[in-house]
This record gives sequence, C-alpha cells and structure tokens, in this order.
Amino acid sequence: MDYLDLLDSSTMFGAHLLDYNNTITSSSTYPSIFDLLQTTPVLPPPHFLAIPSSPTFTFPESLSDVIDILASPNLSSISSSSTEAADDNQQISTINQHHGEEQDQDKYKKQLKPIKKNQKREREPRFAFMTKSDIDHLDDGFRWRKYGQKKVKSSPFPRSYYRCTTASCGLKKRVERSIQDPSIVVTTYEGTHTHPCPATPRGYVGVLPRTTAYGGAIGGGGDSGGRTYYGDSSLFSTNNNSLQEKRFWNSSSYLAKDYGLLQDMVSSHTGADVA
DNA sequence: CGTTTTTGACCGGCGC
DNA sequence: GCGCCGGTCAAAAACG
Repeated sequence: MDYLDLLDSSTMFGAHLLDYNNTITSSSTYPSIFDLLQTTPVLPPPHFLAIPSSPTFTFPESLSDVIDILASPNLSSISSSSTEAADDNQQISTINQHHGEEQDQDKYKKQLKPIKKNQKREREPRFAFMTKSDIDHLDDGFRWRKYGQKKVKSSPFPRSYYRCTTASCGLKKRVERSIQDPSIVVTTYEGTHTHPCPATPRGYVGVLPRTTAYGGAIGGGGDSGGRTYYGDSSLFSTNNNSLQEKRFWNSSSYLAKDYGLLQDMVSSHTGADVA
C-alpha cells in the first residue's frame, strides 16, 4: 500500500490514535525548557496514545496511562514565550507507542546485538511529536549528539539521528521534516532518559527517568518560542489559566498527513490492520 | 583542545 | 543471491 493511500484514511488514524491539542501563547523571551519548567513541572508524557482498533481491545493499562497523563494538571501549565515571530505558532502533535511494534527500530539493535530470530525483543518505547518550527533540532533541555543524517525514501528531507550525550543514557531521537508541511518538524524519541535533565541551571526538574524524554520533549523546545500543541486536551484539567489555551481534538488528520517518521510509526503500529 | 557536526562507508534486514 | 533501505559508525572538519 502506498503511503498516500494509507495516510489518506484519516478515519483509520483517528481510530488508532489519541492525541491532544493545546495552544499556548507566547510572550517575550526565548525560553529553554528550563524557563518552562521553572514555573511548571514537566509534562508527563502520554505513555500510550496509540490505541489499537482491534475489536478485542479492552483498554488495558494503556488507558490508565493515558488517563494519568491526560488528567495531569501539569500539562495545562506549560508556558512559553518568544521574541521570534517565526516561532510564535509552534505546533505539536504527539503519538506514543508503548513498547513499539515497529520493525525498523529493531534493525540496528540486531546489528548491535544479534538476537535469535524467533526471540521476542524488548522494544524501546517511542514517542513522536510534530512541531512547527524553523529549527530542526529543538532544545528539550537535554544534550544531544548528532550521529547521523540519512536521506530516506519516504521523505525528500533528510532524517537526522541524535543520541543523548549522557554516558549512561542511550536515548535516541530522530528528527525530520514533514513532507506535507516542511515547516513542521517531526521528532521521534526512542527510549527514555535514565537520568535527570543534565542541564538544569535552576535545579532538577524532578522528572522520572521513565518520562524524562517525553517531558523534556513536550515542555521544552527552548529553541523556539510559543507553540501550538496539537493533540487531545479535552481530558486535561487546567489549573493554570493564566495561559491562554485552545484545546481540541483534531490532530489525527494532521498526523496522518505526515509521511515521514510518523508514517513510519503509524504504519508500523497499524500494520496488522492495514495489511 | 574538547566537543559537536558532517558525511561516506558499512552493516543487517527484508523483499524480490 | 542480490539490491534496496534504514540505521550506525567513525574519521575528518568545524566550532566554541
């Protein structure tokens, strides 16, 4: 199936994905994640936002994860500010895959650690989001080292590969631009940080290792200013209404328009249904 | 001078 | 078996 065909099925994606929307206004400075976190605890990630469409699906722990996160008041308290008009309208969509079911991710692992063919492999949790930004590599508060850049067939834009520079942390992320809208950066985190945010000049942000990647990702992006976060938000409680917020369900179609990393994730996740 | 980025080579999986 | 593809390595260059 062609990606276009696949992605054209917005309803299918709607059925498979929960996401949240969150519009945040910007103000004055050019913030890092620390600015954001200074007044707002880091956003816990949606641990599992990809919902299988299987008729037998019964909302297991994944839902509780979703609820835990969506119900978090912290989510609504993210603020950002910017002097850069270009960054005033940042847009983010999120997908999370709980122990993802991709195959591509396994490839390099197999390279590093050959595993018996029939042996199930623990997969790193993945979390992707889309950010409307001129900057490819958003500052999420962690230090990253670029270890590769690759032209991929599914996108005219190169995909960049980053690894967390902290020695004990093997977290990786991939960054590429959406071919649907080149102004949108698709960032995919693979795994989780095993350490707190290393560059927290104002103190440790108190992020659990399991969630640091996501929290940093969502709350951060200090390279850019105010953003519009795309994803579900109707489940979020808001206890910080000093921020102007717009929230709505509607990013499934938005996600579905990306043919790069997201399609990679989505198609792989829904592969059984699509095939 | 240490760190990061660039970029071509290399590797393994997969489909034909 | 072969070629394509995505992901990683690593040396050199660039940067601060």
